[in-house]
Amino acid sequence: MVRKKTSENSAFFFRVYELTKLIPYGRITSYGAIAHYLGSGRSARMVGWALNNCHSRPEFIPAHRVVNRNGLLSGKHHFGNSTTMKQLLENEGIIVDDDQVVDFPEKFWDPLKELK
DNA sequence: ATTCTGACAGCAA
DNA sequence: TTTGCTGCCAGAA
Repeated sequence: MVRKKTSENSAFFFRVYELTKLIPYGRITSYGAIAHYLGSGRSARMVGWALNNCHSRPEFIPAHRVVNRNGLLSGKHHFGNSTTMKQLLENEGIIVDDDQVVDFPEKFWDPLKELK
């Protein structure tokens, strides 16, 4: 068993960024789905942490397409204005009502299922 | 080095 | 059903 190094664990963040950018237009996914895809089912918090650092990224990360398992825009507050995330989602055809994604399971994009 | 926190999720009461 | 605690991993103080 080779113990993973800290630098390799940092790749987790990179994975999150890559996967987030792979989310198709008009689709959304959950933190848990991303975490599970990366191999750590219950490390969803890391996903949020990584996306928190997405602001440090030179490129645009469609983090607005990532919501919690309830389809709730838990990270809306991190887009400057609380309405920014909602606007971005609605701009992609995703209906957001009361900070909650309508037809969440329908718009849900599972990396495990789509990317295999 | 220790402790706390964080854009979550799961399970127990 | 709702509320609360725990687990998860990494980073900041």
